[in-house]
Amino acid sequence: MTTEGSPGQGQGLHTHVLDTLGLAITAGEYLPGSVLRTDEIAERFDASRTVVREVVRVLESMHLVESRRRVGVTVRPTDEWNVYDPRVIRWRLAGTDRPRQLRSLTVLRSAIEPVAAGLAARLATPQQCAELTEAALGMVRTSRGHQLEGYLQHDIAFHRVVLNASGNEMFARLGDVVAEVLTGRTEHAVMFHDPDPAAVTLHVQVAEAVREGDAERAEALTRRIAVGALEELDVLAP
Amino acid sequence: MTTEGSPGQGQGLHTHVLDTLGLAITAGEYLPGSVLRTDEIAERFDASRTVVREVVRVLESMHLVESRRRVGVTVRPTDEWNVYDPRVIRWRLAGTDRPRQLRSLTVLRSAIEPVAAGLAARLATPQQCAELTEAALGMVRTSRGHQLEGYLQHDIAFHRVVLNASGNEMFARLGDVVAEVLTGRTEHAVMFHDPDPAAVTLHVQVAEAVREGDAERAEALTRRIAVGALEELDVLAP
DNA sequence: GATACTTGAATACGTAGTACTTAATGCGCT
DNA sequence: AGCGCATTAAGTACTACGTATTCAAGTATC
Repeated sequence: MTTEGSPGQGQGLHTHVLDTLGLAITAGEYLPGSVLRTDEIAERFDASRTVVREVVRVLESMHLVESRRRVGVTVRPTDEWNVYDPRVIRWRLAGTDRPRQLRSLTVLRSAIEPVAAGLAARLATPQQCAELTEAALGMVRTSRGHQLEGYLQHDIAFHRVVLNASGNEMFARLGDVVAEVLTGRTEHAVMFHDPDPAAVTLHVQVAEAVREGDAERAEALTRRIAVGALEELDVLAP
Repeated sequence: MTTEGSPGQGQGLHTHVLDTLGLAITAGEYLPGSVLRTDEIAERFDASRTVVREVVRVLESMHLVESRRRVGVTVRPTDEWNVYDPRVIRWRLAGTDRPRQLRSLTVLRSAIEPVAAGLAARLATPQQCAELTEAALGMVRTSRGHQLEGYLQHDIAFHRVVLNASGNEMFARLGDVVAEVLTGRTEHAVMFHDPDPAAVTLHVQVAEAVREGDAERAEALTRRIAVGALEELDVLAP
């Protein structure tokens, strides 16, 4: 049996091969420097060379591999990967070094989100303010009685609105990353108990500060949320 | 004449087509929603469908376009692009909305770098400390007498070391972005006069703080550098 | 007349075969 | 030993063909 068939089966051969290979590489199954030949891949997945070439080109565009003549497709060292590519992030979160990845993403959040909140306080539209308070109130409502799923949704919505309202496209594009991290925390999660009431309160206060246009307060409060997230991570994975 | 031939000519047909098309899309030459057909592209570049398919797949992986059957390759709205992809960044910096891009990247820097400096103060190896002071001293040396090129190189080196020393891979990968922004500033640059002496001093002080392991001071000083960069941007492009 | 079904065409998706180009390797000659 | 040429493995590129999907228009039925 040469064919493979776990991830992404139902979306075209290209997606399937790409996902499988990307997951394998990011999971460290192929060490940096190791080589894959295109026809070897083609045989392994029972796909044509055209499909394999397209996949290799995409992996190359993510800086996961480098394709050189006469030598093959070589896996690049980790520190050259495009770690901001959403697909790479997803692969790494699904793979073996999920804890490391979760930590570095949380540190990233803790740098970005306070600044984003400060900007949001200055720039948020009335509608965004409304969405923000709605999300915060949703968090309050679902913060008791093991409604973790509902809580998560409101939490994600909250942070998404803040990032969007910042008016900075680079921040806005991190919405998916934050969603991924929050989801990961809940899933992975040693959150048997209800969410930290202090965190919920902070979210409500951030919504207030943004509504009132108090940039400094919004930033400071969000920074406290970030510190909380980092501490939580230290408890879970020391 | 159907053939085109400006960017990236000397590195394979694939690269050429990709660069040209990516540049055109990010420059807004094709509005979101507009469609390109693969064979139309093939004809335009006098390339085979194989090459076009590979290019489209890569553009798709950057979320610049979406390829659907029966309809063609449609350009996605701006807010869905993978704006962290180095190639997208380069295209946008080379294109029409360079100012907007430069601003959003500078805001990103101002959020990341202070935090990175704080982490670097705790984690930097002796060698990294040495590199940092070396870079700072280089900036001092070249800050007078129109040695803009040399100054730029030391400036880039400085920020790169800080980002690397932070120990966070997400931060470290922003080194290229920062280099791009700094280069852009010098080129575009209304920097006839020598660099701001205050900024140079701040860099030296950051190097000191990192060497002494004073995280809070390193962070605060770097934040002042960031504020300076933002103000400079306001002066150049109000 | 409105809705559901069929049909058709347009277009991307996938495969197969072939020829060219590059560059690492190894052999032979000096 | 060192240099250079031949070998050859691998990616690069083109072409042609068949498949699958999906949008849209037309038709039939209710």
